[in-house]
Amino acid sequence: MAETGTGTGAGTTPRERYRAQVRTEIKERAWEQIAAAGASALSLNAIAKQMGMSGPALYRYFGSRDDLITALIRDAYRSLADAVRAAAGSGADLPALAHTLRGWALADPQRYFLVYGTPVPGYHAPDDITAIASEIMAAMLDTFVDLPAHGGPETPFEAHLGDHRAWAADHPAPNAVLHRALSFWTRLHGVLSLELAGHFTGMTFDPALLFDAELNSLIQPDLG
Amino acid sequence: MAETGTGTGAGTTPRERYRAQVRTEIKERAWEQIAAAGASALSLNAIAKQMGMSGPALYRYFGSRDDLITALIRDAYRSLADAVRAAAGSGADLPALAHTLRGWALADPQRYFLVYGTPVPGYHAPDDITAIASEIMAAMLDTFVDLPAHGGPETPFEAHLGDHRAWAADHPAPNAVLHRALSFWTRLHGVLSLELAGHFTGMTFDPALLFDAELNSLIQPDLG
DNA sequence: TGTACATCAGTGAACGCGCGTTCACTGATGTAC
DNA sequence: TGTACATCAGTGAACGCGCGTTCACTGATGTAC
Repeated sequence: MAETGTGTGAGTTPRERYRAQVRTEIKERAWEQIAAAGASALSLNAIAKQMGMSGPALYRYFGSRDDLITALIRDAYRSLADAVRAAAGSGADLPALAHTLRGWALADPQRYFLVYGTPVPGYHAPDDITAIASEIMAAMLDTFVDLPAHGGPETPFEAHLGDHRAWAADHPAPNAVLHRALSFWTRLHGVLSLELAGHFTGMTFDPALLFDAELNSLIQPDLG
Repeated sequence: MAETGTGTGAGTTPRERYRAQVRTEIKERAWEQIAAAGASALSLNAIAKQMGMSGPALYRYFGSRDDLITALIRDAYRSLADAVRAAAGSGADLPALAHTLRGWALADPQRYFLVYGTPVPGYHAPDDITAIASEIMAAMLDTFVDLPAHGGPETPFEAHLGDHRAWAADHPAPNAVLHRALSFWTRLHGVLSLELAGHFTGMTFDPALLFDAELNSLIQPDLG
């Protein structure tokens, strides 16, 4: 049936370039639909109509609706991984990494929720996507790895981490640093997702300042 | 058209009791469907079939599919508000309140996500639901209000809160306490929602311990 | 450079499906006298 | 206690709809000789 995937290979014929271009446009229209009405409202026929072609034509590019959605999820993870990796790779410090994350989230809230939002019961992401998820964690850890150790006795969770740090196998950071990286992730996600979901709307404060305050709690825990 | 709502009034006739009972069963089946396949898969006809009645019969109880979903969202908020209020009202301390929250979330993850998950673009909750949301915040603040002040200079966000604390109008707590209440909310939501969405699955640590560590960061900020 | 053939993007008709919702109706339950 | 009437839960047929997906096809683009 339909050959549906093409990498970003270099030796591209005109036809391959065309295919890639149409695939890209399909995904762009899909993102517009998701931004407008949520991922569950995504419709292949509507995308086709919007592109001025018939519904079945899309099956040249994606094997099914599920395939398309999976591709979108993969792109979302990929985009986040690239953003985080770029920040970490260029030697960004924690605040820079945090603001990269926030910028990426605000740029397209529904894309953020496709990664971190309500899970669809029964959906299992393919392996290559979970691999990108690990990549994101690894890139974050890169930013923490040079961090000066923070005094204080080992906490229960840090002790527990001692037996459960396979996910950070490549990083020789002490347990306390792994813990801080996890807190970085969960705390920033906490503020961000509540902000994006509109839960601060009634209160009038500036979410950016709360975000920075949470960020600060990770840098100077004693002023928490 | 269909009289669709009945309060929890006391002077109930048998007919009213029957109505309330059927409404309740419809919602129970709806929750089952949501737990199985997510809120977007909810189908009136499927619920009717499951209850052994015809599709149109449901319109005696809910004006439309949207009405049913709104009722479910309202019930979710109501349930959370009751849980938090019960904890706060019985003089629970921060850890007890936090564990109440976690228990409520784990009891039905999809219900949690109906409150805090991916928002549907364009959906605006009716006023009575946002009122319950305020109630939740108020009950949380009740637990913080007696908290001993924490030394240290005022942070930028706390200063900012000075101008934006109308949402806490009933609570004379200092800005620093409001800030801590907000952090309580965002941090616990951060860990919880990542846990419920399965983002810790690959890593093998116990989410409950990370949750407790985050909780601890709110109680003894100096131990980070 | 031209011809013969293979590839493949896109079309249009058709499929079955389940959805939400309306409508006119039947029959049981409750109420008034 | 019995009769006449009103209420109202639930039915079954029917509506239009848009969905995902299949299939046999046309016609343009690319390839081989």
